[in-house]
Amino acid sequence: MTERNERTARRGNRQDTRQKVFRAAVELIAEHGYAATTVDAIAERAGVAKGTVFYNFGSKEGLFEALLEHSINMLAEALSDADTGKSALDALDSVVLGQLRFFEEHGAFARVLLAEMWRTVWQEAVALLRQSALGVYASVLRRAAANGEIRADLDVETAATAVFGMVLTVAIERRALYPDRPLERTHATLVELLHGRIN
Amino acid sequence: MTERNERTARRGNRQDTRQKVFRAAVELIAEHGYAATTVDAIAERAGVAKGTVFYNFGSKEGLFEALLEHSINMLAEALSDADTGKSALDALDSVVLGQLRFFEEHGAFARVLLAEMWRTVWQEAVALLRQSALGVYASVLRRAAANGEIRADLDVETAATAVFGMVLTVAIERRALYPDRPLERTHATLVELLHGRIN
DNA sequence: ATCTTTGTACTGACTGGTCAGTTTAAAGAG
DNA sequence: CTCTTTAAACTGACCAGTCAGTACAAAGAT
Repeated sequence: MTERNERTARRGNRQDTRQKVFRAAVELIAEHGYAATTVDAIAERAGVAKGTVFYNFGSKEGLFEALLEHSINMLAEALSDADTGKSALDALDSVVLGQLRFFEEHGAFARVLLAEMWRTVWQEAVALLRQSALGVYASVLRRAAANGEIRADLDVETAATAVFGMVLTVAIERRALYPDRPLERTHATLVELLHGRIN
Repeated sequence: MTERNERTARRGNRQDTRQKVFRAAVELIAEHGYAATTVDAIAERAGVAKGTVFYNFGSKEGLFEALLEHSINMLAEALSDADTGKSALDALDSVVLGQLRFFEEHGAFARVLLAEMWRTVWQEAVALLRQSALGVYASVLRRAAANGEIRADLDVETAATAVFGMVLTVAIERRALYPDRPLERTHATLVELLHGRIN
């Protein structure tokens, strides 16, 4: 099964279709939510026949699962790439900026994440998110604790979730309310809130 | 007649009915989301006929709007009550704790908020949330800025959203993953993240 | 006291529409 | 030939909203 997918992927056609369907689905689900988005609408926006969606993804749920997995992996990669800096706290700043930038580019996915990731149906995707994207934050915070940059007894998992949720919320509000404000200003506010530079 | 008497005994007034429907709706929508929750299911869980829901709330949307407004007002009141402390930063801590406690008690509403508040359909509710609940955070932060407790040029609106989103995310994760951990530990982690006590 | 009316709350069977998923026949591409 | 896509019709389940009717308390009316 995997072999066949890889082979056909190299051929190009199938991958294009999947990409188009992905993009259409993300946009529509971001606008209306998963349950309120119809497969007919996705197919229409993707410029593809309805049957093609089922041929490629099996079901609406299968499509969304593939979508989540793909997007979460992209997000995790972006955060991981941003994880650089002299100190661990510098790295934290960079990862926050990386997350802001990612959601600046993939705002629809930000809304999908916020709206859908808590549903028990997508438990698998949540687990992936936790170990990949949230894992990057946890790793940075653990390093900071080891270096004595933050209190060693800080609850790393909770803190990682806190920072992630904070940035996610702000990124969505940014796009909705202040789309023209420079990203750096938003980033500076978060950094000030985050460690001591607040006063 | 026996049947009549039983009915009379079971019969409640309008407030009771609305209350029952409210509770059922919050629970179900928290579990499955607005779009995936059927009025039939709400009526069944409330122990009420389907028609009663429409009689009392006009439409599924009307029910949800009433629900959002009521819950947001309760949240805003809780945050407002928690807004006390010697310094503005102490007040910030208290409000964070107030929000954690509120969502500890109304966890279902926390998930509803996270999942639904960004949809354009509920724009009115979002506006209410912004001016009431988020307004409490903004007010605290403005006071802190005026007192020189934080940098005067901090972007108050963004910071308010950031803190609110942070606490909301953490509160949901807490209930899902660490329901038995003392609330104070979660609160301490957030406070450390929030101002300088991090190191 | 007993009957009649009125307003309010509630009921549940029913309707009209929507939507995921299927089927089919045909066609394009490697 | 096999894989992929298309268009269009179709099925069957599901669901928001409706409506005719019931239950009953309170307020006259006789």
